[in-house]
Amino acid sequence: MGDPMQVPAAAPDGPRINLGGLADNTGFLLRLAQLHAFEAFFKAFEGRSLRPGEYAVLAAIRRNPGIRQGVLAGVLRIKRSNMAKMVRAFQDRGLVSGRVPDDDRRGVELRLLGPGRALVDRLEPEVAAHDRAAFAMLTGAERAALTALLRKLVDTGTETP
Amino acid sequence: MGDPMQVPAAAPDGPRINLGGLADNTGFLLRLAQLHAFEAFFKAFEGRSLRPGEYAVLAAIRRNPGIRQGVLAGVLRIKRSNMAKMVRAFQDRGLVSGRVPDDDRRGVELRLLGPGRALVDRLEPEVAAHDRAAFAMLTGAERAALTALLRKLVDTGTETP
DNA sequence: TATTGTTATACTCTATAACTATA
DNA sequence: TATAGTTATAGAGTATAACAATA
Repeated sequence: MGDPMQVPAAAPDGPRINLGGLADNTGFLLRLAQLHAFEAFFKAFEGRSLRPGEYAVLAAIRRNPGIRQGVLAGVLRIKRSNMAKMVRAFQDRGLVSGRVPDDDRRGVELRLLGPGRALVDRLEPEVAAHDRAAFAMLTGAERAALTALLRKLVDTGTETP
Repeated sequence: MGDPMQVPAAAPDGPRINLGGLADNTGFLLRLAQLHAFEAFFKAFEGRSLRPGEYAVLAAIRRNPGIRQGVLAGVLRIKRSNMAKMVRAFQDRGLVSGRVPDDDRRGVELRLLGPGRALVDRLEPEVAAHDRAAFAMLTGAERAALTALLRKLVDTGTETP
């Protein structure tokens, strides 16, 4: 099943390595693919002090104003302790507001402030364009197929207990 | 393009969050998917002190006896400094041999020793079975399509300079 | 001078546990 | 007693830089 994967070695035209069963291992391939995605992101947005996770948080708040901090952490698979630190940093930068609702004063509802909304609205097309560029080795149809498969995987595969 | 991704929030049947453009972002989806893959791997192989990267190294040496350490590091996207530590640990456990070739005494050729080969041969079917189980939310055809897409992505997307 | 591997170290991301306050 | 968030800290994984040996 499947051709043995051949990966370029040290030189672009160097010896090619047969990885055997690894070539069919979804987890292994996902690790390499995500490595590529992160490297491309950092290269594209370097010097702007924006990490992929930070953009995801801001974009998610943009689409879900008033989302509870813990719910956001669960959806994006970020530990609540780490989310607290990130949100605090956003608040210090004037990007995000956290409002304690009257009906449950333990929670925090997150919303974007003006500068935060402006930032996300400016970044959104850039991020989308970068994504297309970073995966330009796939055709549009292939990229669509890939995201559809990943979405199905993620939707049922990441439980939030 | 594409339906807005809906991700289960805190409760399995809790409020569903619209992630907007993130739902089409390949990098974001890859991160979540890889998170799932790692969690599943650690759960399946817990108590056996085997990390995904370690298995990948052993399996790669299995298929490419005599592979140079630096080449292996490049293919698996592991820094040579970290590879050195990992190989040393394998040697201490009697799993791997490192031979300095006469024609270039800087290099190290890696091979599996008996116990290392036995370990990989025992693990290989287990790892394959685990991979199927961990991604059982996809059909066999979908999983094949996913690995094919990832392979194309990785093959051209991860340059080893 | 460049390459291979090694060592030591720093850094980032993530994980864990203890705490406060609210429910 | 359970939940939401916070804080501090520990750990894993990865990255960087200096070095020795060899080419």
